[in-house]
Amino acid sequence: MRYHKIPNETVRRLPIYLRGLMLLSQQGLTSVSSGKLADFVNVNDWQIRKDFSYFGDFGKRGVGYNIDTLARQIKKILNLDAVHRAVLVGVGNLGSALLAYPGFKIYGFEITAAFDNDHARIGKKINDVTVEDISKLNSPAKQQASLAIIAVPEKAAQSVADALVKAGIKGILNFAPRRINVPKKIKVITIDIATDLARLPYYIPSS
Amino acid sequence: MRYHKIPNETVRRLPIYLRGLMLLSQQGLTSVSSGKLADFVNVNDWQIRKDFSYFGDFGKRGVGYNIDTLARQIKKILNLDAVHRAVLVGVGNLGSALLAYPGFKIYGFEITAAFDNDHARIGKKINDVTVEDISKLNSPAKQQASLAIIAVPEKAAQSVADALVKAGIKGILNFAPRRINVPKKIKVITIDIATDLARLPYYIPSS
DNA sequence: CTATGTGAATTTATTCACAGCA
DNA sequence: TGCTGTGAATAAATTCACATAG
Repeated sequence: MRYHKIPNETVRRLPIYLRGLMLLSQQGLTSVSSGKLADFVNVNDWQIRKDFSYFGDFGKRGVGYNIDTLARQIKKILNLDAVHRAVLVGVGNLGSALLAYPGFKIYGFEITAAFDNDHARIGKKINDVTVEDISKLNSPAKQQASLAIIAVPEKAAQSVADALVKAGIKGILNFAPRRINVPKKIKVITIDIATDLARLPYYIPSS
Repeated sequence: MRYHKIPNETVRRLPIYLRGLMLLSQQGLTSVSSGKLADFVNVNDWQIRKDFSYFGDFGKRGVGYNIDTLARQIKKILNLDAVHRAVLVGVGNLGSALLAYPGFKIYGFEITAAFDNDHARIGKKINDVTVEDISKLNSPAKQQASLAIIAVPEKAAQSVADALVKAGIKGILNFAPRRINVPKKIKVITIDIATDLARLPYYIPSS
């Protein structure tokens, strides 16, 4: 356990391990070996051990890992040990789906505000969140949130990002199909649904 | 131009280049340098040249690349030069959003059928597609499609995947937050929205 | 005897730097 | 001169294999 810098690819896998551990914990298990966890989350056992080795030794040789200890540690590393508030910008089809998306909760995420520029949507209440006018983006509402989710059309994405930066947001999950320019202290993770689908045919024999 | 095997990371970037090229083409440009394209899609210029070098020399030194030629070539490599039909399984919030998602079209994707097990949804028409009962998955409707999109809850994902495999699907874009087991000739790309959001706090200073 | 933790080997991807063509 | 194409250098990630602890 040498406190190396944790590789990016490991950071990408940690939330997957964390979910697996939480599920196993719900099933009443208290400890798990790298092999078992490997089966469960579909990663190799040595990959898991290597990943864990970057931040500590939690395992008991011959036994495995204590699930709760390990889960707590991963949460601490990922900075997920407190609730994170996020604002959503763009309440179209995708945005509405994200508002209702059940998967955020287990990691402690909460969408506390939603914004749109379409008057037909403003004022509507979706999943306990009332859609506000996008011009209110730098109002007190967002001050509680350090994260933002962008679900607006491509063309609006950059200006929304600019507004979010001005509003003091620290990290962005971007669903618009373009890379967004922000100061480099702000982290952007882009999920580009169509480009992911677009690589599928490459891997298919004839098709 | 050596016809190396194209690295996975390059394959991941090709759809991004392709979209950039198509946009530039729409703007009336006919050629572009690696530097210009680099600015446009936010990748480094040498990364672009290296990536292109895996499959041919298309550039004119001192000038740049012919946009249409290059776009056509990338489409051919990615197997995107024909229309691809996909079926959607799961027409909840996320599934509905995907049915309406405008970004698939530019790559030549078409969602031709949608399935759900919720009777309240079956029969509804969303974006010209009528939702069918999931039990009809191996009917003629899907025979035209080689791809599938899974947008069902986690628990149903594996059984849906099994059904899709039985129905002869070749590639799956999976939005359920779990890895799915399929024969290895079938390619699965998983988009796990929550785990992507979950890595964001790691990269944020205090938060 | 089982399962961890980790150096070392290997593979893969990024980055550089520049020769050479239009 | 401007920009491509690519070897060579670096860096990063994966994979192996095994000594070591419980």
